[in-house]
Amino acid sequence: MAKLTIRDIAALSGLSKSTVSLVLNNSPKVDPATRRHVLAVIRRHNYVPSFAATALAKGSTRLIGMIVPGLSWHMVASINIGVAAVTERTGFDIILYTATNDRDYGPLIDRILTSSMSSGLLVVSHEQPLEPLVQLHQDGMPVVLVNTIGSEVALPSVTADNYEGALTAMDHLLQLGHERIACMQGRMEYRCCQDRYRGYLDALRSAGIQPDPELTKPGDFVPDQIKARSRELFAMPADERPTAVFAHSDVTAYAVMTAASEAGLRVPEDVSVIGFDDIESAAQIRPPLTTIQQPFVEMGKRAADLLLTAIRANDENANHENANENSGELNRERVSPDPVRLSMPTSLIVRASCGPVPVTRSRRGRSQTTKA
Amino acid sequence: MAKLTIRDIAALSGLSKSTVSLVLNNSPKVDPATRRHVLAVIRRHNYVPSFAATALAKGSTRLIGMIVPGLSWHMVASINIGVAAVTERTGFDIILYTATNDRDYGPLIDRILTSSMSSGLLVVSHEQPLEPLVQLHQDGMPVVLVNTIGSEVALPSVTADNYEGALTAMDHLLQLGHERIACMQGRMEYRCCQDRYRGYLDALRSAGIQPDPELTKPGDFVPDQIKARSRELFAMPADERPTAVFAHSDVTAYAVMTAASEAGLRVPEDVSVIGFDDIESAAQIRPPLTTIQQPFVEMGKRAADLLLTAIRANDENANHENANENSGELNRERVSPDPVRLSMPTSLIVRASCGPVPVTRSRRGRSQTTKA
DNA sequence: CTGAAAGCGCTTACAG
DNA sequence: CTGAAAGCGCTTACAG
Repeated sequence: MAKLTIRDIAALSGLSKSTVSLVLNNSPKVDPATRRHVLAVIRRHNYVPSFAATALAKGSTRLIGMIVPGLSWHMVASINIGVAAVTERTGFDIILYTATNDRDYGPLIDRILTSSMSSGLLVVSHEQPLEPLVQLHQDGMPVVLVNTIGSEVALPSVTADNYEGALTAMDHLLQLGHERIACMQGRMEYRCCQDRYRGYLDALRSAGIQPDPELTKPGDFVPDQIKARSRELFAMPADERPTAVFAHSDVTAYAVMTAASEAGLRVPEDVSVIGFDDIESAAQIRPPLTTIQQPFVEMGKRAADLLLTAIRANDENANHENANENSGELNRERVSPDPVRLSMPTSLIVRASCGPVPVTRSRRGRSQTTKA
Repeated sequence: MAKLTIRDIAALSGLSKSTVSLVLNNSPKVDPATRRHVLAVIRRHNYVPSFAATALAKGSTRLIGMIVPGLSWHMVASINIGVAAVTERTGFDIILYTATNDRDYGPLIDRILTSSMSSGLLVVSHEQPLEPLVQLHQDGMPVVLVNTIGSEVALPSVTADNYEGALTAMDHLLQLGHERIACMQGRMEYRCCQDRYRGYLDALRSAGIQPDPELTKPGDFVPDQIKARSRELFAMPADERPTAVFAHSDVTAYAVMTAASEAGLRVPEDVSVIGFDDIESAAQIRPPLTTIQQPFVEMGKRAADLLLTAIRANDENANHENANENSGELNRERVSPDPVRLSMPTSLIVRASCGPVPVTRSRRGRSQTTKA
């Protein structure tokens, strides 16, 4: 069973390659009857056009590149599910570039671009320099960032609303009566962590509480450091010690809880801990973690939608380009408008790691800086 | 900056397309000096051959397909890291097919095969029917299964040695003095779970302990069911109750621990729990989980190696086919030898969720079936 | 060692 | 509505 070509199908159905190609491309100018006939032949012989030939002739692949950091993150997995959900009903396939963080991905980008292997790029990354992507985008390749915001690059993106999420987390704690609330930070180079920290600070302030610098600790997403910093927190005199901690990620929260338990503190009786992410195990650990859920699957979907739209716009443009010869300007215009930035709402998932402020500790004072 | 073609490079370097193509393909018959020259031009202009054109002309893409279940599993993430590590230095890219479990992937396979989009297939899946893959493989497409063993399909595969892993887990428990050891099973349709269960049974028997059917519970990887079954276990009279449980996955172990704690039992003082997988959070939960580590990254690497080897063999074969016209028979022979099955060793990761059998319970009897 | 030519399997104006 | 022809950007015998 040698692979069938369009020529075979043409012969088999007594028509020309052109006609077969037209039905393949849903051209309206083909007679309904012959179209049915051709389709039948195609189906009967299980013919699928050569991917490479189609790509070459059309000048565009139906592939979208997806650059991800090492897949170890729950996030990436969920995002991919969302992306796959939309691409799978569009005929696009996704080609995966795993950018190990220690590798410079400049060359990778070059290859992606110039080999014209993909017609668009989805980028999930925190670590990588974004400039090459901006360049790419300016050269006309659709690019969208998912859950990645480098400073203020001019690229479309979809993220969770980290600021609002932090606010929500803090409100939960505040409503439980907590006032001395610590913040265990993630990597502050990440925009998402900066936003979470801003939320932390603002929530405190609008509750009339002056943030205590002593209560902000750099955890950097490394478990050992988080534990060490937590120990400092929990070693404070009982009346200075935070009664709650807002952790910048679930895994960070785990480490905080471990440290708490090692310090002989119970969660949530002695100290409340709230996370961020809502990874799979958050419901499974003891106590089940109260956390802010990021809508990764949804984010993946929206990002894919955005990208597909851009790709289609690109195609349209390419079509009109011949008719309309001032395309150079069109091009420039297409790129410059402010990129869309989608910010998806998070949700508070209440489980058991946060409780009311310990009675002996409540009403101690109005400010975090109040000392005994 | 319109995209450069090989024709441009040829012009730019004052040579023919043929020659440029030869240097692109590392042909030895090109003069070293001209090769250097061409390479310089290529580099200077940042030329990358068109992916589609190359694929069409060569009749093979440098793409390997990877079919994965929804990426929600830690496993897939790690496997992918291994795969990426090997593909990234071979010029192969990987195209990702996310097979949502509720979708029949027959059509997907068809498309992959006939569009000749990928030159090989890596499959990570537990749920999907394997027959289409066997067919594919027989038609000459390299396929390797990672961590997937349907019954005894004739496909190359790499898995963890689940049986040996279970033995190791059980030995650890046995050495701690446990004798009434429960087994919280995963999905018994999966070969991996069957192997783990066989290991459980055999370990018990070779320790001279008769397995007690009461102590085997179907958990099916669903948290609520696991908790319910665990409750049954922990509700047993103190001297019948298991002192340890072997869980078929880490997440299963989490649920068991939750149930234990809800039943007022401490881990590991009152009951030891051992998991399987070693997912990221296993070190973070309380108590840190003792578990069997599956070498996913390594498995990904080996699988990729296997696949690449098969792809290359395929290419060679294609080259010789013209010279040697009885290729039909060759083909058949190439497929029939027993597929290689790699079984990778697991490791015991000792953390804190397993301890010695409670003193009041030790030496109660030699057999699990002993009742008070 | 290098070049001219045919071909990979499609698509797309252009005729008819 | 359908077909003949040129072209997409490479590779690969085949000459020289």
